[in-house]
Amino acid sequence: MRIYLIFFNTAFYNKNMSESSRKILSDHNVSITNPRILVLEALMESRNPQTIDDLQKKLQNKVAKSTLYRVLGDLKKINVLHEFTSPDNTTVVELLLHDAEHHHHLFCGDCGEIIDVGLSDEFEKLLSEEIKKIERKFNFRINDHRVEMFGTCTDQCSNCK
Amino acid sequence: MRIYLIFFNTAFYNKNMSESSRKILSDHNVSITNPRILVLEALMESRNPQTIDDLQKKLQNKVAKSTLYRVLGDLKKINVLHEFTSPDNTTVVELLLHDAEHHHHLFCGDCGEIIDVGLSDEFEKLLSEEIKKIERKFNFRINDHRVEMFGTCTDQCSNCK
DNA sequence: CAATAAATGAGAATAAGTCCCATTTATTTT
DNA sequence: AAAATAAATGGGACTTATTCTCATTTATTG
Repeated sequence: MRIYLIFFNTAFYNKNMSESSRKILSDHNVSITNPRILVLEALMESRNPQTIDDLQKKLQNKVAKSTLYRVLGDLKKINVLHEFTSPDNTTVVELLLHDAEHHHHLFCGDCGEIIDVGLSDEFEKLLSEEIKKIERKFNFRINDHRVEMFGTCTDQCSNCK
Repeated sequence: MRIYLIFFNTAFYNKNMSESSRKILSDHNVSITNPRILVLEALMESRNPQTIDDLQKKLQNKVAKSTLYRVLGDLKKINVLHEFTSPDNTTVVELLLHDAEHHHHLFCGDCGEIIDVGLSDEFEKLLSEEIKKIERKFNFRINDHRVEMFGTCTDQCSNCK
């Protein structure tokens, strides 16, 4: 009788996600708990921003609603999570990983998809100049900015066909 | 006995606001009703964006909550009102008057003030170029964009002192 | 391994926004 | 100008997203 040990891709995948989840938590001195790992894994499952509802579906029954909100709050506090609202006023959340580049968002008004987009260095440089002007003009200290673009995917969003 | 006719500034002010409110409504073929006029006047009272709560306070008892929301919806439909969300997720609304220039927003994280800011033509031009690139890259039709800046007023917001 | 501190689950409470429907107000018709 | 029709309103019930509470469970520390 032979025994075959079969490794599924998903097994590796999950293991990696679980380990990087733990690392994120320990790197930020946050206690490592099951719900936090599960939420982080759900966040890692898709690279574009997700709604709370998406997360709840992925985590169904495994994490209480109140815990989900609390964990998202914890992740925001340690700056690994970015939360914003889509044009139809849905709360949306995305993980900011170590290597996450500065980026902006493109919203499809038809299917609701939200896409991460990077803009050119030239653009970002000019925007910084503008921001310096605004800081002077209004006596503000500006620490963040975002550019949002709204439109419709003409044919090939992953949701629309 | 002499009779003095005294005109208060506010009287003129209100009259003008009432008349421009009526004009906005008739220009868009929307029936002229008291609640609509009152909401438009409340919107005109401050030039920066306001929260729904601000409006409710100004209109207390004069316009039902359901009507306020309905009227705001009507005004959005005829494109004289712009609605968006502040970073703490509060819905905010501002009138887009005839002469309203394209502008962006600056948010104070301390006092919550939201300030309209214009950016340079050079910047807007470069942004349009970027948007064209994004449209091509993602096969999108982009019809609107916004730039939001977040910070703190270092000393002279009207709310902070 | 016990003691302490922190996090969780379940559901109640809150708040923003929507919906419903009987009444009022505007507009159109005559 | 009054009657007929259509549209808008008020008030409260309802929905949905998020927060809060607190008894129980789980993690961390000594």
